[in-house]
Amino acid sequence: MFRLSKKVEYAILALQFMSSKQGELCSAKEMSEILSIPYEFLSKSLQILMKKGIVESVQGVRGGYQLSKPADEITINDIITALEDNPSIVECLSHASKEEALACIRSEECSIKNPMIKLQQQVHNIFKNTSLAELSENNLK
Amino acid sequence: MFRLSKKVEYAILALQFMSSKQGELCSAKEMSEILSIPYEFLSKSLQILMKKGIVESVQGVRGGYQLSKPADEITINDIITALEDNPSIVECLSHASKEEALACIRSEECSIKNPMIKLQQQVHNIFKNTSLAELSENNLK
DNA sequence: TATAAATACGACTATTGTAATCGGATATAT
DNA sequence: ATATATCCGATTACAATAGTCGTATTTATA
Repeated sequence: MFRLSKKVEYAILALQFMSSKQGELCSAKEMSEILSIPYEFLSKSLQILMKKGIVESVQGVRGGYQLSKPADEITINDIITALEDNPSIVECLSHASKEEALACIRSEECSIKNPMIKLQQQVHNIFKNTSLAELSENNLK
Repeated sequence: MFRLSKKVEYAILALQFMSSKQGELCSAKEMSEILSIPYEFLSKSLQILMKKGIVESVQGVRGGYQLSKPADEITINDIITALEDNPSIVECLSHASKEEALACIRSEECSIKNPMIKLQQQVHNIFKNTSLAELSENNLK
């Protein structure tokens, strides 16, 4: 519980790798081997990150991926929201339940809804305030 | 992903309820009905919270549970760590993998271990700095 | 002292979400 | 042409979470 998914973990590893290879194209295969990540699994995530504008891809021989913007402009929150449908800390705060209206039985009179929203904002703020670049800096310390 | 478990969510609801009934014993049955929580599921959590010293229990007829300390001395972190074995934001930071040594393939040269530890500390700080009492205050705002 | 109402506790099942895999299509440098 | 890459949907495998069941124990009170 309260754990980042492998999808996100792997994405962070790969994005950090690309960041270190500034400009060069990195193939999914290369990264999967170096970072010990299942190739198919990583590929799928990279494709999503591409659609979300976080990485750019070049197809064909000698193709690969590269960051589409500087590492200090990519936040952990960007990565999480790109890969996860419902990054809410409790089920009732997810998009799905908002639409379905009755997902939470306690609904209107729920005594922890507002507090949970506040907690969630705090957690998300951490992710919004941490960039890929900072992550790599922290590694050196 | 990155979601509090139902176990924790229900526990927060129940503890908040007990906090509002200061001093009175609250039975698991009563709380499960009022808060729409499966009785067996809630009971189990309450028993764990009892062992961890967060609530006190009285057995037998007219028995029940009550907070063992003021609501402002119980943090969300206390509740989470009582109920969850491994509150780590990535698998490799869990107690289990520390012991088993090889749980993380990247192990020593992992480029995101330190950054993840820092992120985790920030998240945990939020939970450590939020008490049950504050949670209820937030609800009124 | 029998009974009903409560906690205590382990084992089990069901459901869901995550992780991983598979098969095939498309693009492109050489 | 071919090898190397991305692209993409479908499927399977696995693990974690959520929920249930059965039974034992405790205790107020009628």
